[in-house]
Amino acid sequence: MSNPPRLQRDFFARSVHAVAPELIGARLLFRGVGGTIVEVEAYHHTDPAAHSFRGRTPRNAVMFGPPGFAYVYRSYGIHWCLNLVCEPQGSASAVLLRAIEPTHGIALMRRRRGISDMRLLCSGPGRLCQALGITGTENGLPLDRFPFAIEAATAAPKIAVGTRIGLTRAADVPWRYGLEDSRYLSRPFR
DNA sequence: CAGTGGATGCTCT
DNA sequence: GAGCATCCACTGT
Repeated sequence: MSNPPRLQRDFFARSVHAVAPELIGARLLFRGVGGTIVEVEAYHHTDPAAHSFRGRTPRNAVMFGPPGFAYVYRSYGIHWCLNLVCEPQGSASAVLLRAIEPTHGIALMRRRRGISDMRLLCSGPGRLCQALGITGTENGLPLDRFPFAIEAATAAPKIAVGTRIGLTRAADVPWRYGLEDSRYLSRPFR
């Protein structure tokens, strides 16, 4: 048995629009807990919806650093959201992880989430961070070493494309990518 | 199933 | 002080 290759920094050093769909079907593990990525969104620095659009601030500083690192921010004062920094350093672009299909450490994820319904364990950016135990302390950590491990997709999945969720600005561009017909999406594609 | 509103804290204006 | 890259509970069909 040979495991799929781990994604290294050079994988992320490309356009978010190339990286994002290739993350669908990859496996994300944090301290050995996680599953298969089924939904992501791309945020380019020229995009008014990106945190980096208005320039560098203390919060988004990691986005301006090298690719292959985690950008974790607090959402609505309550939740944490995980991004993977992409493109050459300074591009300040990233991919938001929105949903995974749980495969590893399911009992622990259920305990952290306080629910048992598999479909609600990791189907949403805040939900998946809660299930995996990712918080602001992980902001700026490299993605190619423990506690992170990201394994490349083993087959080319069918990719669904749509508009991003929860935005007021740049709500019309189709930069949301998902695994077609997955039961674990945060919302279905049209 | 669709729609609404509250929680909650930080960032930036 | 406004505005969130969200989630959950609750309402009404």
